[in-house]
Parts: sequence; C-alpha cells; structure tokens
Amino acid sequence: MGMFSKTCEYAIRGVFFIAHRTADGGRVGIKEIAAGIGSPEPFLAKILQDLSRRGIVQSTKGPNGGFYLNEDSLKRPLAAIVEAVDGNGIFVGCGLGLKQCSEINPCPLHHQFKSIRNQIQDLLEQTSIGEFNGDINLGISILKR
Amino acid sequence: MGMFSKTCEYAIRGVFFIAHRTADGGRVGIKEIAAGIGSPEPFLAKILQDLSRRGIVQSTKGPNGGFYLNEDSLKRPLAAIVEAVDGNGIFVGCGLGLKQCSEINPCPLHHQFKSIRNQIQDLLEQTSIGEFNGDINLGISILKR
DNA sequence: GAAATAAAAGATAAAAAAGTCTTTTTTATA
DNA sequence: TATAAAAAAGACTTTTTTATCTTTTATTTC
Repeated sequence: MGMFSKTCEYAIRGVFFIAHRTADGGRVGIKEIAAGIGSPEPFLAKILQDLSRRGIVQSTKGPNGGFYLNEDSLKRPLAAIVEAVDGNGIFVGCGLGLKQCSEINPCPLHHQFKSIRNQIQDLLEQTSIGEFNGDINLGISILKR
Repeated sequence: MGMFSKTCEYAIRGVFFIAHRTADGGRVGIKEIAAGIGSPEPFLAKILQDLSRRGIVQSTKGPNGGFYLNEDSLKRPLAAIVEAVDGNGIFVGCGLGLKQCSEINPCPLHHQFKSIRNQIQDLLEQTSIGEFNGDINLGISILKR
C-alpha cells in the first residue's frame, strides 16, 4: 500500500486531470477522465460523485455536461482531496497505531514520525489543485496542452 | 489508514515488546505479548509465526518456550520488519499510484514524495530493533524494566 | 415537449485485509 | 515415557476496500 488509498490516488489523479483538461473553460466527461488516468470508470464515477457532493469538484448533467473546477476549487489545497477521501489519519495518529500515544506519552518513534507527517501535511496544504494544468504525467497518456 | 498496515503495526509493536521483555535472556509467550501491546492474540500469533519463519524473531515450543531475539535479530533494522510484512511499497513506487512514473517521466509530486519516502526509509534503516529495550510505551501497559 | 446526453444514486459483487478457531507438532520435565 | 506447555499450521469467518451494473434525475438541443 502506498501513502494513500487506491481510492485517494484515483481521486487526486482524476482532479488533476480535470484541472488540466478544463483549463480552457470546458467540461470533461467521466469516460475521458477514466481513460486518461487509467482507472476503472464506474469506480472513478463514484469517487467524483462524492467529491462533487462535497464541493471539491463541480459537475453538470446533460449534453455538454461533465466535470470542471471553479475558481474556489482551483485554489483549494491538495489536502482537501486527501481529507475528503482518506480522512485525516495520515496527518494525525500514531505511526505504530497506538491510541494513547501523545507528546506526553510518546511511542518509540513518535518524534521522528511527527516530523515526517508534518512534511506530508505541509506539502499537501501548500500545493493547490490549480497548479497542475500544464504538461503533466497522470497515467496511460502523457497529456499535452 | 496510517503509514503501515494494521498487521505491520502489530508486528513492530510485538517485536519491540519481545525485545524489551527478553532483554534479560528469557522468552515471552504470545498471550503476554498480545496483552502487552493490545492486539488480538490469534492474529498476532499468525504474524509472529511468519516473522519467525523469516528469521526476524526466534521462538521455541514447549514449556518455558516463547519468543525471543538473538544477537543478529537485535541488530537488524526496523525496515526488515516493515519489508517482511508490507513489502517495499512504502519505499518504492509513485505516491499517486502511477506505474510509469519515474525520474525521467515524473508525476506532478514525484520529487516531493521521493524526499519524504527517503526519510522514512532512512529512519527505518537506521533504527535497530534492539534500541528499544528501555522504558517504552507500546500499548495498554506502559512498560518499566 | 421529445430525444439524447451525462452525472447521480442505489444495489450488488469480488478481492483483500483483519480476525478467529481447531488441530498438530515440538519440547521440557516429572 | 507420559503429560503438559507452547508455538506452528491450516481452515474458516468477518470486515473493509475496490469494482461493477442498473436505474433515475437533470440538462441541452432539436
């Protein structure tokens, strides 16, 4: 298992893809997104539905409909996606899974883990979704503007 | 989900517990380990059986039997436990789950993730199992020598 | 307003991870 | 050598994660 759940990986890749593909103001459909990032289409649909309900991505139904990102969404940090999908377990909580581990009662690796978790959090908080609409590598196809 | 799988968390806590409890040369049984680290006993038994087969912990059956760690095992890095249980996915592989992500064809977060993963690896490689037989916090009970 | 398009919603299925239970094997010791 | 103690092995169950399929709702365009 990587840093995030599979669901979360698809979510991030999907949102990046949407940002990239709709930089010109259009919409992009689930089929194209799924093919573009190499994910199972119905599963990704579920994930984006959830992100849409939470206001992290925007969508419209019907012809010419699809997913896109408004100004606010583009400004939001990557951490918003991760928290929505995986919760905040990656930022908080003990590396060894101990509930009673804390600053006062630290587990053997508490301080080292804390430093690493803080770096992950900083990275995800300081990176905005909108930063990635240039040329990016997101899956099967290398995207060019 | 934390940094490691639940199985791996139990494994690390279990091995730390064994290191601590057998520092004087004795053995410790599965019941005591499970109670000491707050894990389901039969599940932990499976995990330790596996680590025993791989030579990461030692065990003997029969009366006064139990788990312990020999010289070599105590010198081994934490990374050995993590690799045995979770594989090397935490050290290698793309944060966004892209198979074709590499130095030459990096994903948008490749370099940042790499730095963090390297720190995790360094931590796990540079910390030996034997370092933790002083007073440590590993679960339900805070252990004192 | 009918038809077509596309996401939303809901129900279901498969695979993996986590956890449990029972039987077997090994070892010490009485 | 019989007995008891303790891990090993194997089969099984439950829960969570990942994935799929079908129906419904909303929107556009003709």
